[in-house]
Amino acid sequence: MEKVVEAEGSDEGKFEETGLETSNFVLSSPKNVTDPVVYKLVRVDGNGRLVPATDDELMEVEGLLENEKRETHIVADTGQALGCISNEVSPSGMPQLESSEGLSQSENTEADTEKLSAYLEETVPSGAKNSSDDHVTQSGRVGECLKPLDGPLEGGSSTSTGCISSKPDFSKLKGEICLDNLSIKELHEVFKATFGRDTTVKDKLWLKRRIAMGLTNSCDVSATTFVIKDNKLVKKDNEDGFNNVNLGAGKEHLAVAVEYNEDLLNNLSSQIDEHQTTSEVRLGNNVVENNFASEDLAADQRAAKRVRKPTKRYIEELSEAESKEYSGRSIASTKSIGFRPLSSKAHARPARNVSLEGRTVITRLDSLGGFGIQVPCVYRIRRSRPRKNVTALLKFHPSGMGMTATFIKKGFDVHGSQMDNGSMNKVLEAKSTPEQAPEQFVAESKKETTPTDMGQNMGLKYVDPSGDTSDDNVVTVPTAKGGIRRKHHRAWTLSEVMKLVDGVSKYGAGRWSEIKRLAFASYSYRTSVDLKDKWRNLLKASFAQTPTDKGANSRKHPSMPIPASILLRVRELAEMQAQASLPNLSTGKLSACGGGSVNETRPGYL
DNA sequence: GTTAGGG
DNA sequence: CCCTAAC
Repeated sequence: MEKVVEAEGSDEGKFEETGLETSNFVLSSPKNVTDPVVYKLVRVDGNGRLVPATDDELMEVEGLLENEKRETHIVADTGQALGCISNEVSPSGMPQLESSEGLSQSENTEADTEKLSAYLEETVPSGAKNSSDDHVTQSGRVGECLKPLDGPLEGGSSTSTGCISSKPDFSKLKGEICLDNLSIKELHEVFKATFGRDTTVKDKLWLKRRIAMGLTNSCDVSATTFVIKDNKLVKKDNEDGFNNVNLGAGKEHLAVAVEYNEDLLNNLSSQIDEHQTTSEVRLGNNVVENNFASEDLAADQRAAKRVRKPTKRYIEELSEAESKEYSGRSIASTKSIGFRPLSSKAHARPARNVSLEGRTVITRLDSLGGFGIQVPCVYRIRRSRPRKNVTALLKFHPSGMGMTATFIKKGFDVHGSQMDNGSMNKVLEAKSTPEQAPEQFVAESKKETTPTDMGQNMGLKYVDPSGDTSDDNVVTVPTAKGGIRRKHHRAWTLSEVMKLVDGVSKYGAGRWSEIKRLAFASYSYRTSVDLKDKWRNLLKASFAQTPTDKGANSRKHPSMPIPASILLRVRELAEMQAQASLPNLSTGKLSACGGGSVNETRPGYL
């Protein structure tokens, strides 16, 4: 249901600023729309709603978002707000309005904002508040042309507030574009904005088609009347129907598309080009006339091709359970080999654990079906354990997949950012034929040991891990069967242990899910099983060493820095639990052990 | 889905 | 930390 809007780079922090935690307009995205990269990566759901956090992430602010999670849509189509007020209102009312204006008005001053706000207030009767999922008013504007967009692109600094931009600065276009009314000159501008270069073609029809194709990635573009919405082509006549569903996403998608194309032209690697071109030809996607500037044509095809929709299968591989929420309309990056820049940007560290790094889109050059097709890879940070049984999805095209794996892995190794464990593991599994396993293992364990040791050495220093919940460590462990098993390890910090002990004392040992929910709400990577295991280990430790050797710190293993005080408490709790459950068994294992340390037992503690 | 216990 | 049986 939810999609993630990934604001890149500089604006990442803004989400939080805007109140992810303080209020409900989770989606109030970056105000600084001038930043060209802001809208590069977007995830939108079927309703055009934008949600900046994954399910996991939402869980963390559950308390705050509980109610809004469903009804709160971020007003994605704020671009329209100038003339057409989106009447989406959160259950609570006002916050949404603010956010929407923030989006659409980016450039404008507060004065405008206030006006708009007022306008919004009256336009949206309070009665409409609870209408949960409708974008009622949007259709009103559908027919209009040249909706100004808060230019995420080159011309970013649009100052126009109305729909009256005289110049068809394409960068300002919103989800809907009507090319019909444009002059050739204007079309040229649009073309340039779309493909990042000029064209010499004078044919209006051709231009329109090219632009439309570039924007919609469609090869079936009517040269007559059409409106581009949300990367899709919509016949103008139909516009009043039900196709306004995705309107909200229009701006972002367009932005992506355009930027994408720019990137393309700047970064084309010759190899990719060849592949792309050929594949296109073979795919018969160039329904376009060949009688015009051939150079343009080729380049255009490439450009259009870049935004090619990924194959269904590939989406499945990548999104698995997310398929519901992910429409698959992702836009590919232009860099297949050198995607480093994009990637690093996209993975800019979130300010806090309520991170927005939903997904990153990178591409690879794959050989699916013998074509050189660039396919977007979608990442999503996953903090919980990797999913299982993903291998089945990868067994199709071994070579292709292996390639992918390499690409992905390299990419991540390079900038050592957090990664989606799910994907990573998938990758590993894909490659993990017995022969390949050894190398893989080496590489991975290298990565693994460092962070682990660090974490353990930090031990007493207590570094609250809640801030870096996304960088799980992944290690593969060879198994007897010749396969490798994934294993990620995260050292328990002192604070976690303390929380655990607290939780046990409050809720009792055995109620792990309770403890996890209440005391470990912010530690999404600790499952109830983890708690249980850890407690078991703590018990072992506390009963093993304390009676005689109380120097818990004098242990030989630097990896076991649990202070004696905690162990003591563990033991006390253990005894209590034992007493509670086995009141009359004097021969119980625990009571027997506890007998040796009677002096430390404080009855009534809790 | 949770919990307990073995590996 | 993983796996699985049992609830």
